[in-house]
Amino acid sequence: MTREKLSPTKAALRAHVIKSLAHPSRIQMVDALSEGEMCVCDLTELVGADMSTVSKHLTVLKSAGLVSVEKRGLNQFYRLNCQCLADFFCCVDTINAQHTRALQDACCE
Amino acid sequence: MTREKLSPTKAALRAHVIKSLAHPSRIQMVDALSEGEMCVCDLTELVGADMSTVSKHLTVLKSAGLVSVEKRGLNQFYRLNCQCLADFFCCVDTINAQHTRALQDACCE
DNA sequence: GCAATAATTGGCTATATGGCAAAGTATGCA
DNA sequence: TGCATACTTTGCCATATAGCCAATTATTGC
Repeated sequence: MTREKLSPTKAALRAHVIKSLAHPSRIQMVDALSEGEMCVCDLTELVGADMSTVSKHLTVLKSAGLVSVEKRGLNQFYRLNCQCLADFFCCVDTINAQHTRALQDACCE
Repeated sequence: MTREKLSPTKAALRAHVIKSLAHPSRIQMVDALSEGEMCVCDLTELVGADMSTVSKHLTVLKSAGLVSVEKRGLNQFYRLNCQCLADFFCCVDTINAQHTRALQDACCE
């Protein structure tokens, strides 16, 4: 009855997506985008970094399939592709809360 | 009714946890640990790396609060602290499936 | 005490990542 | 046509990460 082990290939696919979220600025951006689409200049103001830096972050998110872009006029509007990220972050926050309190059991139930 | 923006501090806390999951080997380990506790030598065999490497990966997971350890005899038994990671990975897999399909659609037009 | 096993730690190197600045590209407007 | 705006890309540097090997620590059994 042992479940089959996760293949290295599938683990690498997951890692690609998770790595794309593994940066504070990208987390802030994804969080903001969950409210609706935004252009690069808005996101630049949000995270307070150089626009070139923000653009690179967005490239990372895009390559992982988390966001997509639409060009309208001079602006590139980015939007989230997936709604399940809210639960994703909920789980992460729970882990943090639990960890900071050094509790060991009963997460996310 | 605009929701408040996520603070850089909270984003950094989330990033710490997410970064700890942003590696294929660590994802494999977490996946295996969802079935129950394992010692380092078992996990070493699972991912096929040097034991010192695996030990370092486990340190990363531990520092993020994802796993905890118990020593019994010669072995250190690691176990998952959180069950919500299954949903977490489910979301990631969904993103991958969507993204893969989107890429296929794009190239087959 | 000594050897064997399990795991962690330190040292080192290769590679990846993140940042800004500067140059390049595309669109809109006068 | 020419300039401003909004991005992206490139270049370069600093730092972080992952990997293995070797050395060290801890526990068990002889």
